[in-house]
Amino acid sequence: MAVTRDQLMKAAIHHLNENPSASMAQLAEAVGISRATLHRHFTSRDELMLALGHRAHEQWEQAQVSSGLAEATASDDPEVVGRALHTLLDRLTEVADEYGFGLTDYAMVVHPELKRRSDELEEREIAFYATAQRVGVLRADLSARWVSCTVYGLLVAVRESLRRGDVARREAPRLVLATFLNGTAPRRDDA
Amino acid sequence: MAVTRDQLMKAAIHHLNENPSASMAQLAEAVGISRATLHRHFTSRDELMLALGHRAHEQWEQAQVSSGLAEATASDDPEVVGRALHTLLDRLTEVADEYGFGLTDYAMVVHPELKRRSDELEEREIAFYATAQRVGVLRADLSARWVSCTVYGLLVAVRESLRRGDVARREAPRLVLATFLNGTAPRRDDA
DNA sequence: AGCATCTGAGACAAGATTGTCTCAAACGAT
DNA sequence: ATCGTTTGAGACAATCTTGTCTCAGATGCT
Repeated sequence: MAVTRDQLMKAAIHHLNENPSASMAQLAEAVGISRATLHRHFTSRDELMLALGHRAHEQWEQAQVSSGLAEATASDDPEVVGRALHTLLDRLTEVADEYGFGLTDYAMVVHPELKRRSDELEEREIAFYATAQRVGVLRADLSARWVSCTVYGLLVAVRESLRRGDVARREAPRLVLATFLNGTAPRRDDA
Repeated sequence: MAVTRDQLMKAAIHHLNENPSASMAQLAEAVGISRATLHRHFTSRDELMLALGHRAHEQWEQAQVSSGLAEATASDDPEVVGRALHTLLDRLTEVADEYGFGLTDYAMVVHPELKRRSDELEEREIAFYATAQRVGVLRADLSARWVSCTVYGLLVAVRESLRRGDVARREAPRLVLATFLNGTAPRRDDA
């Protein structure tokens, strides 16, 4: 095979980030293969979307796992929780543009299967943020659900920034973390 | 007319927030009119999208104007700039779900006309954020462009939260402002 | 070179979407 | 109640999209 299934999905996501309603023909062209070949990999558009959704979820879950989110959620140590939070945001930022369309695409809503997994991953993350609030790593006067949404929003922002070339990829994690934790106001104890 | 053109657009946006690729038939049904009537208002889908895009821009611009963004950008008074920033975010949050699709829809990219105006409004806002940084209302170690993207991301987040009923509408502006300015970490001088 | 496999180009039918049109019914103002 | 306007339902052709299929050429392996 000239094009790996993984390369294919990557290219498809990349194009869907720009045009979420791209047709199979447009996707095939963007990937650099013929429509027939695209259909050999994915019988239907629906199947492609499903696969992309699963891929997105795998990356999301991988970010959670490699950050030790589960253990941290059960922990009381601010140090542990803080490190997990830091790693989680780093990993999420890294895959933000590739994971990409999973953030906003309608496919995630229409497939019950995807929606369920999406909800599950989100709930885990919310539970983690709640723990972070409990141990003082995050402020407690915002609902954990809103915190989760904030992360989501920042990831959309960083994906867009990367797409437009407004920020360097290496800079992204730092920007996200700094903005997420401290916001955009000068700290009172600054200079 | 049973349905105002404005009501129509509002309902259409509301539905597009859920399903960005809705067909004219689906939109007509969501609005509560027949497809024929929808086509009487907007000859083509393209024209509808264009109108929705302009509407979004008007709301965006209105938010900028009513916050006194232009004057504040030329000001040196942190008080003035701070108030403008506060008002701007409030206004943007208020229209986030209605203005909605303008945040993410592909139509904003494909129509050169919309894209140009979008860029213009964004540049104005970036200039304002730069001023806010200069007078110490916003921290200066983030690029103004990234600050702008952050706002964009938070608006996407709040739109999603409102859509899902995670946050109350009255709460939204406070949440956005608090998160935007201070982030999610506890302030060092808290408690 | 010979063989098996994969690919691209394109034909094809089925279905969905779009835009236009007609006509009868509903509506509103007088 | 009547007239003029607006609406909804649906027919219709044109177009786009999708999914399947075929076949000739390219590619890779031995």
